[in-house]
Amino acid sequence: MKKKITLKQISKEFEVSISTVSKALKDSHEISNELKEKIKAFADYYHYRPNSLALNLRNQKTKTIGIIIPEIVHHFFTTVISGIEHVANEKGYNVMICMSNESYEKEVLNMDMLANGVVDGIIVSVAKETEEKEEYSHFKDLISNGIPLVMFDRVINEIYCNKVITNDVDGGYLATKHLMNIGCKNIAILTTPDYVTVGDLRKQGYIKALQSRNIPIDDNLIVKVSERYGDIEEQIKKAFDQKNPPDGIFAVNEIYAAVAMKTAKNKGLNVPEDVSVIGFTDGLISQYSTPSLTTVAQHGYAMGEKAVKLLLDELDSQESDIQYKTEIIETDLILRESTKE
Amino acid sequence: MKKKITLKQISKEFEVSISTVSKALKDSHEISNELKEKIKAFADYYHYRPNSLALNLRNQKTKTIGIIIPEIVHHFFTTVISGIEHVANEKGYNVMICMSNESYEKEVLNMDMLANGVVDGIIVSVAKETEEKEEYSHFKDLISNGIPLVMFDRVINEIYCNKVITNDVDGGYLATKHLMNIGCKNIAILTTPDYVTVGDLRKQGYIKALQSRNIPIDDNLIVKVSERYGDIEEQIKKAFDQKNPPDGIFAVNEIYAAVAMKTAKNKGLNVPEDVSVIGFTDGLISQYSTPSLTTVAQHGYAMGEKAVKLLLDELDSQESDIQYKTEIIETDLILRESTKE
DNA sequence: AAACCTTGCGAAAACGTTTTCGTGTTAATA
DNA sequence: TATTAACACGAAAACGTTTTCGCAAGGTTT
Repeated sequence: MKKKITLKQISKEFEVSISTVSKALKDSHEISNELKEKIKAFADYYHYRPNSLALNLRNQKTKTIGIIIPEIVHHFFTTVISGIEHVANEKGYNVMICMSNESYEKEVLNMDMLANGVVDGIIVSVAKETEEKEEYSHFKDLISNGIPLVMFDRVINEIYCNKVITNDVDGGYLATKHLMNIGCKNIAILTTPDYVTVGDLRKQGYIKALQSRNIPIDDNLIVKVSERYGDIEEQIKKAFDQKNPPDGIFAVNEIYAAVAMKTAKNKGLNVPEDVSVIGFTDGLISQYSTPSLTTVAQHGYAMGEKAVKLLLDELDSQESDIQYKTEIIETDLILRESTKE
Repeated sequence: MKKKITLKQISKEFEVSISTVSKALKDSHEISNELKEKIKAFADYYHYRPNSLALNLRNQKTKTIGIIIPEIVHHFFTTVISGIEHVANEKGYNVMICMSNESYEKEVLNMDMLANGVVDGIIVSVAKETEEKEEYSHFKDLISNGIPLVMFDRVINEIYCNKVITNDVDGGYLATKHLMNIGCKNIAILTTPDYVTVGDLRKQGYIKALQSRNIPIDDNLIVKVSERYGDIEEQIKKAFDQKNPPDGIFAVNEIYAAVAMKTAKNKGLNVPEDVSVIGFTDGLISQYSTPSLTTVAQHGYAMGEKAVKLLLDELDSQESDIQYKTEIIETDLILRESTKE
C-alpha cells in the first residue's frame, strides 16, 4: 500500500481544485465523466479513504459509541459488549470501551473524556462506588449536554434516560421457587451488600418467593458477602454453620455459587444430594464446573443489542422530547447438575 | 453543566480574537494578566474543554490506541485488555477495542477502520482464520503506512514488528514435567489443530518434556480438539477410551481441562487420585472449579502492559529504524487440587 | 441579436484548535 | 528627538473534508 493520500494530493496530480476531486469521488453530476473516471481510477489505485478525523470534525459526529463498564474481566459484561459491538458494527458504528474499575472518580473521568466530542453517545453500567455515593451529577451533565445516554444492568432510577435491565427480581424469584419446588426447606441466599442494586433486587425475588409460600424470612439465611469484608470463602462458610444448615442455596452470582459448592464439598456435603445450588449469570463457571451449575441466565448479548438499538434510535431521531423506555430482559433458569431431580 | 462552549464563543464574549483566548487559556505571556484572569474564570465557569476532534485533526494524532482481539468473551484476552487500559490511561491514551471474531475478513475491516486516522497505533492478536490462511498483507500495509503495530499472544513471525508472547513451549514443558514428577506414566495432551500456533507450541513443550525422559511419543495420547469437529466432550472422551488410559492430562486451555475433569468423573475416575489434570490460563474456571485446577498462568495483565509500553515507545521515538523486539512473558505453574501431592 | 440555460469547474466557508508572524501602541533608551 | 524595545493583541495558515455559491464558456431559445 502507498502512503495515506489526501484530496489535496489528488487535486495537485490533476491540477484541479480540491472541491472538484471531492465531487468527482462522490460521482457528482457537476463533474465531467471523463475527469471523474480519471480521478476515481487514481484514487482507487492509491486506496484513497477520506480521513476520519476531518469527517468527524465537519460532521460533528464520530460514528463511535462509548461504553463504560465497571470491569471487563467479567463474563456478563463481555457478553453485553459483544451484543453492542454486533449491532453497532452493523450500523457502521465503532465502540470505545472504558472501565471504571468500580470507581466513581474513574467513571466521571471516562465520561468527561468520551463526552468531549469523542463519541456520539454513551452506554454505561454504573460503578458500585457511584451507587454507594449516590452521586449522579455527571449523568445529568451529560444529558443536559445533549449526549444520548443508555444505562444497562446497573441503572439509576433518578436519571431519566433509556435503560435496559435484567428482571433481577424475577430471576431471584425463579431460582428460589425452583429450590422450593425440588423440596428444599431451608434456603439461604448469598448476596451482596444492599447498595449493589442488582444484588438487592435478586434478594427481593428470593423474599417474594419465600413469602408466596408463607415461609418466614430468616435473617441468618441472608448472607451478605463482599470482598471488602475479607475472604469470601470464610463469609460463605458461615451460611453453612448454622443450627439448621441450608439444603438450598441461591447465590446472586457465579462466583459465590462456585465457592458455595466448594465449601459444601469441604464440609462433606454433596451437591445436589445434600444441598442444591443455583447461581446467577450463565458464564463459563456455570457451564464447566463439576457439577455444572443450575443458574439464572441473564442474556447479556440481548441486553447489549437492545441497549445499542435504543441509543442509535435516539441518535437518529431529531425530536427533542423523546419518551425514554426501560426495557426489561427476562431471565431463564437453566437447569443443570447442581440441583436435584 | 452548560452546553459545550468553544473558543469562538468565549472570544465573542470578551470581544477579542480566538487566538487571544487560546493563548490566555494556555497562560501565554503574550496576554495581559488582567485579561487572562477574566478569560480563565469565564472558561472555568463554563467548563471549557478543547474539542478533541479539532485537536486530533490539528495534531494528526488521536491519543487513542486500537486493540483487535479475536474474542472478548475470553478471560485471557480481558486480562490483557485490562493491562493495556491501565498503562494507556496512565499515559493519557484511550483504547478502542474491536473484535475479529476469529474472522480474517473482520480483522481486515477493523484494521482498515482503525488505520484511517482513528488511532495512533494498533495492538493485535491475530484471528485463527488469518493464521490458517496465512494472509498477512494487511499487517504489512499497516506498517508501510507508518502506523506502529504490536502483536501479542498470537503473532506472525513473518511480520517485523514488536511482539509480546507467552512462553508457550515452556508452559507446556512445565506442565508435562510436573505431571511426570508426580508420577504420571501415561500423559495425554488435549490440544488444538496445528494451525493454532499457541496450541502447537504448547504441544511442543509437551513433547520436549517427554523426550527429556526418553518417553516415546504416543500419537493416541495427542488429541486434537476443535469445535469444528463437533462436540468437544465427545472428542475428549476419546482420550480416555484407550487400551492404556492416561493418568495425567495436560490441556492447552481451561475449557478442555474442565471438560476433561467432568469426563473423568463421568467415567468414575477421581481427580486427582486416578488422573491428574493441568490446564492453561489462570481464569475463573481454574480458580473456582471443584477440584480447583492446577494450571499454567499466562500473566495476561503483564502482557497487556508490556505490549502497550512497546507501542507507546514506538510512538514516542522519532527514529525511523527501530529495532523491534519480541518480549517473552514467562509462565508459572499454579498448583491446585487437580494434581496429586 | 439579446436573453437565457446548461455544463464544468473553482472559491470559500465551516468544523475548533494551535501557532507563527505581524502590527500598533506605549515606554525606555541613545 | 529619533530609535528601539517591550507589550498586548489580531490575522492567517494549517489539519482534511463537504457543500453552497459563483462564474465563465458555450449552446439554445426568442
